[in-house]
Amino acid sequence: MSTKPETAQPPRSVSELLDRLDHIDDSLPKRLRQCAVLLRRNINLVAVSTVAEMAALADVAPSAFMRFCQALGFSGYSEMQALFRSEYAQSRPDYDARLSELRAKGAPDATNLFADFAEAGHKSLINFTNSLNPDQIEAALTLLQNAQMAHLFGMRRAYSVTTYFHYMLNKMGVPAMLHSGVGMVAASASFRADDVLFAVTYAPFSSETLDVVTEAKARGTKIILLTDSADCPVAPEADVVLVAREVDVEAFRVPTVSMTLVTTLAVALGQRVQKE
Amino acid sequence: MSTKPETAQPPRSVSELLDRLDHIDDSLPKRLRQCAVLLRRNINLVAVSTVAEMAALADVAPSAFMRFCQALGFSGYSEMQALFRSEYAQSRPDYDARLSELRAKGAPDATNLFADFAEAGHKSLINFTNSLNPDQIEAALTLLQNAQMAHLFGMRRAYSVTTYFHYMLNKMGVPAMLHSGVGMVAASASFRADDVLFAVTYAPFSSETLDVVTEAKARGTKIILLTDSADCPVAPEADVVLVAREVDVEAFRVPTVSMTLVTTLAVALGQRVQKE
DNA sequence: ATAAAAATGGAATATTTATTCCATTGAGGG
DNA sequence: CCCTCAATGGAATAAATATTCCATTTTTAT
Repeated sequence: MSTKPETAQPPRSVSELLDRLDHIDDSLPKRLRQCAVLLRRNINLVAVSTVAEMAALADVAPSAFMRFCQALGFSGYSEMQALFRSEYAQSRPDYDARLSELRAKGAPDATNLFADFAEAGHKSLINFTNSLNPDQIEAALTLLQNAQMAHLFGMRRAYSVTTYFHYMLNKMGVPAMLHSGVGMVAASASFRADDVLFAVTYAPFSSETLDVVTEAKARGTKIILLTDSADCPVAPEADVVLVAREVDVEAFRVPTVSMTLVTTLAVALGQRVQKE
Repeated sequence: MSTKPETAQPPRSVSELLDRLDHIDDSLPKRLRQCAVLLRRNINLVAVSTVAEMAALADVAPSAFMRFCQALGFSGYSEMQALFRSEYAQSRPDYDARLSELRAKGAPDATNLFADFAEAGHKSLINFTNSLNPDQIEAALTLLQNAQMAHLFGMRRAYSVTTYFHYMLNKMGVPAMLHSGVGMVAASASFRADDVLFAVTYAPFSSETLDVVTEAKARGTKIILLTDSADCPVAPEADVVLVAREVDVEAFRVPTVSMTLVTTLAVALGQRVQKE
C-alpha cells in the first residue's frame, strides 16, 4: 500500500463503510487499527462528535484519525460525518416528532402510556440484543432439536409466552406440548429422559413452575429456563438459562423480549428441521 | 417580557426543554414561534445540524434562531446542541455498536434472526405510535370500563394476546373472562347486553372468532376488535376497531404491538377503576 | 547494522460555524 | 400621523474545528 491508491469512491452508506472496514482491517497500521476498533464500537458517536473527540477516544492523534478517514475512501472526517448525519436524520424523524407532538398537545393518558410502553419495549429489545449470548441460543436450539418432545410450562404472565411458543412450534412442525398447570400431576408424569422442558417463570417465581423444574430434573429431562433474572432459584438445575429482562413502566411490563425470543427459537428450529 | 430576564438556568434535558417550550410558546414573536414549531417537529435534527440549517428549515435568519435558543435559556445554539448530542450519545450507543459487531463476526443465524425480529418489533411500535388514534383507545377504554364483564376471545396466535390481557385485567381488578374457543357454545351463551367482547383476530381470520363476533352482535354485546388489517370481515360489526400491524420477518411475526396495546389498555383501565 | 520507507504526533493553517452587532423594518400607542 | 420600542436580517467578528504539513520516531528490508 505504498502508493496509496485507496478506494477512489467514498462509501455511500454506513453499511458500505463497514464492509470496506472489514476488508482493509488487516492491512492497517497500529494507530489506524485503533481507530477502526473504536469506530466499530461507537459508530453512533460519529454523527455528534468532533475528530478531536473521536481521536481522543481511540487514543490517537487527530491527524491519525484523519488519515483513517482517508484510508476508508473519504476526503476527510467531515465527509464521513456527513454520511452518518444524513443517515441519522433520515432514520428517526417520525418517532421523535410524534412523541414531541403528543406531549405538546397534552394527549390523553392512555396515549402517553402506550408511548411509554413502546419506549420500554424498544429499550428492552436493545438491552437484550446487547447482552445476547449466541452460545446459549445455540445450546437451547440443539436441545429442542434433539428432543423427542418439548414440554412448555409457564404460569401467570409466563403462560402467554408458552402459549405463543406452542403456536409457533406447531406451525413449524416441531412436536410440542403445552401444559396449562391445572392438571399438573399429569404434566410431569409425561416427562421423559429424551424430552426437553421449556419452563418460563418471572420473579416472583411461581412455586408450580419451580416444582415442575425440580420434577423434570429428577426424571432426567433436559431443561431450558426462560426467566427475567439470573437468580431464579432453579437456575442451577437448568441446562440452558435464557435471561430476558423487560424494562418496566410504573412496575408493569410487556413480555416483548420473551415473545421475540420465543419466536426466534421457533423459526430457527423450523429452518433446521427442514434442512434435515 | 420587556426586560428579558429569561430563564436563568438552561434546561438540563430535552424533556425539560420541551416543558419550557410549552410555557413560553404563546409569548413568542412571529419568527421565534416559527423556530418553536420547527423544533417540535424536528427535534432529532438538532444534534446533527448547524444553526444555519435549522434556521433555513424554519425559514428564519440564523440570528433569529440564535435568539430563540437564548429565549429558551441557553447561552446559544451550541449549548442547546450539546444537550441533544449528549442525550443521543447516551441513548443509542449499545445498539449500534452491537449490531456492527454482530455483522463483523458473522454471528450465527439464530442471533441474526433475533436481531431481525427485534428490528421488526421496533419498527412496528414506531409505526403504531405514529398512526395512533387516541380517540379509538379512549373509546375502547370507555366500553371496557362500563361493561359488567369483558369477554376475551382469540384463536391461534391471537390466543396469547387474550391470555396476557386476561392476566393483566385480573391483576388490575377488572372483571374479565377468557374464552378458550373449545367450549365455544358456552362462550357466547354468557354474552349479555351490558358486557363487552374483546375479540382478537389476524388475517387469515379464524372463522370461530368471526362467528363469535356475529353472535355477540346479535345479543347486543358491545364489541372491540383487535386485528391487523382494517378489512377484517367483521370490522363493520365492531364498536371500536383497533388495528395493530406487525412488521414481519420472512412472513413470521411477533405480536409486539398487540401485547403492548393490551397492556396499555389494562393499566389505563386499572388507573381509572381506582379513581372511582 | 544501516538505509529506506512508513507511520506518527504536534503545530500551523484553512475552513466552517457560531455569535454578536447594528442599521432597518414593522407594529402599537398617543 | 408620528414616536417609541420591539423585532428582524444581514454583515462583521469570534470561536471552534477540520485539515495539512513536516520533523521525529518506528518499522522493515537488506
